[in-house]
This record gives sequence, structure tokens and C-alpha cells, in this order.
Amino acid sequence: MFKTAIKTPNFFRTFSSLPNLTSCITSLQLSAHQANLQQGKKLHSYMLVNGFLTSPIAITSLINMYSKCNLISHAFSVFNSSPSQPNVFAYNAIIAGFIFNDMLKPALQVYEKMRLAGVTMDKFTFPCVVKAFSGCENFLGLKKVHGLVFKLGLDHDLFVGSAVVHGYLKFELMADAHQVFDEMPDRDVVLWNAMINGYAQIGEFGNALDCLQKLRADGNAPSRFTMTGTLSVLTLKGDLYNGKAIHGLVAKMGYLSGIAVCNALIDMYGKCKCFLDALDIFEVMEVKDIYSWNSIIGVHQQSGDHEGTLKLFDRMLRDKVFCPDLVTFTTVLPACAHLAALRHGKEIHASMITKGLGKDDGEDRVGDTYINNAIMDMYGKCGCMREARLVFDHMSSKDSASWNIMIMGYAMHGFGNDALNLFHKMCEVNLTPDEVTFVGVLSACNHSGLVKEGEEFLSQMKSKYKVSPTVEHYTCVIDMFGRAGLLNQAYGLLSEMPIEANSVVWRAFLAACRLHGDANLAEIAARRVIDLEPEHCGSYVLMSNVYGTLGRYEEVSDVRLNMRQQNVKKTPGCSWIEFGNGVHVFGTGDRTHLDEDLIYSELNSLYMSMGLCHMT
DNA sequence: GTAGGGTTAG
Repeated sequence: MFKTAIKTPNFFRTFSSLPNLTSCITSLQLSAHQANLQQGKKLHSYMLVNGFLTSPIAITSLINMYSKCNLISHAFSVFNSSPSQPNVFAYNAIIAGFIFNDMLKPALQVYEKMRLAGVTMDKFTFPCVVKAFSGCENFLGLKKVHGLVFKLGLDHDLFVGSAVVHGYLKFELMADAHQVFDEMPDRDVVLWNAMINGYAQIGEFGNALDCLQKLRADGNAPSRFTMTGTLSVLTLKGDLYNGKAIHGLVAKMGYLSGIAVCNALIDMYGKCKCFLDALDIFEVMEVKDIYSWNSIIGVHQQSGDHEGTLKLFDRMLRDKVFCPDLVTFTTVLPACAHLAALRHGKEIHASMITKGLGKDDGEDRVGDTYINNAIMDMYGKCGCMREARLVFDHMSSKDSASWNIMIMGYAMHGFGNDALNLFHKMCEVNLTPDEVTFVGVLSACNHSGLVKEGEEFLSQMKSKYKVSPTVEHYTCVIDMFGRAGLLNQAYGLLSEMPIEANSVVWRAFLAACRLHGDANLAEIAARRVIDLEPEHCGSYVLMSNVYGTLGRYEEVSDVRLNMRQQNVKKTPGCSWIEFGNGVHVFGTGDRTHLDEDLIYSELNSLYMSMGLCHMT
């Protein structure tokens, strides 16, 4: 009968004889390593049938196999079905398993059970437990565990020590971390990496780079992790020179095969504005991951290439190798907002809902607020204030950026009162308005002609809200006076404001002078603008318009001549419309569109209906 | 039989 039970299935043909406990353990380790669940399950049933599960070693190996195959429920069942009280190996394996599957709290519950059961902990227990406490942001727990580690004399173990250093650094407690680090009898590359990352996190880049020097001086070979850590430091510093040096070192050490290392290089080159170098790394990579995609999309976004950003996003969707995630969406949405690419924006919103990102379920997940802010901003910039408001109203956790985005959206589209109402509500929920809020509030007053309110807000900013007005705030108010035809008030504020006026303020004022046909003030403004920014075409155009309106054509040609002498070129304006699968761009007199004939014949019939001249 | 680092957005 026993013979039938162990009848050799295909799977076991790889074994020269029927597997015993030892060979099962070896195979389980391999299954765990390869995350080969199918093979692991076969071994499990074979071991069950053959009575191997009485062995504590089998229990530990099975827990580990299921954990590494992301089937933590099975791992926990095996742990609980342990025939005797689980030993320290089984406890360590299940704690590590929960952590591997991002379940920190259950890991700590098992740790608590282990403590109560009086199972003696060893050097394998603590790296996991320390990680769980710091991951749960439980500082007291971390402190207590550190005390226990010390009591048990495990504080000099490299694995335990580097976990503790890492834990303290998570709380940005460099002094505590440094003390543990200093007391370690030996230091390896992992421990040094923790210090490099810790210094990077608190912005002490010089110290981070010192650690890299010392690590090498100590005779350690930098690892791939050292490279990513160092590159993140250089990226934050914007240090292209040393970034290139690290790129050289990466190549020399053969780390260009590492995905994360290449991703860090892409990011470094992108942030240092070497967009082509970033692209080179990306295209040469044989294996990519979601970071690579996201990073290269980010590079396009940073370079201001919004069309390129959307094209890459489309490529990602078409290739179907990687699914866009929270980071992808947050990177792509500003491009949609910029191009007013509503279709793409809506598609992203739909995918977000399908994936449960930014969900209104009371859970305060990191990233949800940001992505909802990005969605709102996109809707706002596309002119869909109702949709933006719906997102806003359903957000379970709003930060001040959320309020600022809505206020600004209302302001830009002329809903001044909605903007101000929201501002008052923001104050009611005890959020402190900041500089950005007031740019929104003052823009709202500006675009809706709420002159009295605008004036009052500017005077209250400092006194009531403790926010010092910047040049941007003055620009809003000066622009507001100007649009309302109150040129003298605008000029008065321009002359009296405590901050030096820049070309933007003067240009806004110049535009107002043009609008209301005041050539004298326009001349003063134009002189200042041209002084401050001689290469900007806008002021020449405005000035020549002022003279044109007043019929002073000689002066118009003077301005044009001046413009030519300064070698200023006017960038032609354009309009665009999103239609079908693409964005269609049109310039003045532009005849390059493929459907030119159709478009112009439609345009002509529209002109005819409006009673306007026929276009040629 | 069980354990410690990394890279992307805002």
C-alpha cells in the first residue's frame, strides 16, 4: 500500500532515487529561491504523505518556501500546524515571511507571541523585528528591541547592527545611528551603505560622500547598492561631474547589468539635464523594470517635453510589459494638464479608479493625496472645474496643495467667488494659507475684477495671515488694477512696493497701458521691461501695439527696428486641439496639416455663416 | 532550516 502512495510522479524523475527528507529540504530551498510554487506544493504533498512533517526542519523550510512564493496564508498554516511548539527557526521564518510579504504588523504579533512563549531569540530574529518596528514607525518598539539586543550580546553582529543603524536612520536619528555604527567591531559594505543613505536622507551630502571614500579606504568593494545610494546623493546635489565619475566606476565594476543602478543613472542624468545621456542608458538596458519606465517618462517631463511624455506613456500601454502605477500617473498627469490633453487625463482617471488608486475609503495611503491633487490639477487646467470639484469633495485626506489647486483652478477660469468661498472654508478647517494660496486668491480677484477684495487681501496677507507678499502677489494686484483701468493705482503700487519689480510685473503693467491706450505710462513701462529683459519679444510687440493704436506709425517702425537690432525674434503663437488619437497644432496661416483642404473649407463656411469675409 | 542596503513622482 505504501508503495502506491509513493508512486513516482513525473516531477520526481529528476531524482535518481526517491527523495528523503534531506533532499526534500534542498529542493524546497531551491523552490523558495526560484519562487517556484508549483514545485514547492508538490514537495509539500509528498512530504505530507510520507510523514516528513514531524521534522522541525521541514516545517521551517516549508514556511520559507510559501513565504518566498508570496503565499503567506499557507506559510502561516504550516507554522500553526506545527506538531510541537514551533522552535526558534519556525518563528524566525514566519516573522521573516510576513515582512517579505509587507505584513509588518502580523510579523510583530508573532514576535509578541514568541516572547510570551519564552522562545529564546537569536541573531536571526532581530534583523527582521527591528525592520518591522521601524517600518511601522514604532520608535518605542525599536528602542526596546535595541535594548534587548544589547542585553543578549547580539549588538556586535553585522546583520543585527546594520538593521539597528538602518532603523535609527529611518527616524533620521543620525547621532543614535552613528553611535551603533562606531561601536561595531567590523564594518562591511552593507553597514557603510546604510550610513551613505542616512546622510543622503538628511541632506548631508558631503558626509555621505565621505562615507564612500572611507568604505573604499577600508578595503571594501562598493556594491550595486553603494552605487544607487551614491548616485541618489549626486542627483540631489545636481553634481554631474561626480555623477559621470560614478558612471565610469559602475561600468568598470560590471554593474551596468544592474537594473536599479541603471535606473539611478537615468535619474541622475535626467536631473542634471543631460536628457540624451539618460535616454542612451534607457535604450541600451537589456532588462528594464517599472522604475526604468517611470524614470524615463520623468526625464521627458522634466525636460518640458510634454508631447514626448505622452508618447512614452502610450508606448508603455501598447507594449503591455509594465502596468502604469501611481508614480507613472503622477508623472504623466502634469503633461496632460500642460497640453490640456483631456482625453489622456480622463483615461488615467479611469485607470486610477479601476486600480483603486486615490480611493475615498478613509485609508490614508501615501501617494493618494498626490495623485488626486494631480488629477484635480489636470481637470482644472483643462477647464473642467466640475470634475475637479468632484475629486476634491471625495478626497479623504486633503493637504494644503489640494485646496490651493482648486482655488487656483477657479481663479483661472473666472469663478472668483467660488475661489474665495473655498479660501474661507480652508481657513475654517484650520489649514494655514500659504504663499501659493494667496497667488490663487489674488488671481481670483484679478480675473473676476474683484478689486476691493484683492486690495484687502494684499493688505491682510502680512498682518492677518503672516505671509509676506512676494513679487508674484504684487504682480496679481498690479495686473488687477491695470485690467480694471486703474492705471494710476497700479503705477503707485509698482513704485511703492517693498520688493524690486521684475520684468513680469512691468510687462503686466505695460499690457494694461496698451489696453487702456496710455502711451506715456506705456513708454515708461516698456523702457523698464526692455532694460530688464531685452531678449523677450512680448514687450516690443506690446509697445508697437500701443503706438499702432494711437496711429504713431513712425514709432512703430522704430520699435521694430530696435527689435531687429537686439536680434529678438517673435515666437509664433499657436493653438491646438485634441482630436481622435492625437493633438493637432495650428499656427497663423499654417497650411501644413494633412487635412488642410477639409479644415479650411469648413472654416470658410463658418466665416460665411458669421457674415465675415471669405478666406483665401 | 531562519537574517541586514537601492533606484522612479510630488
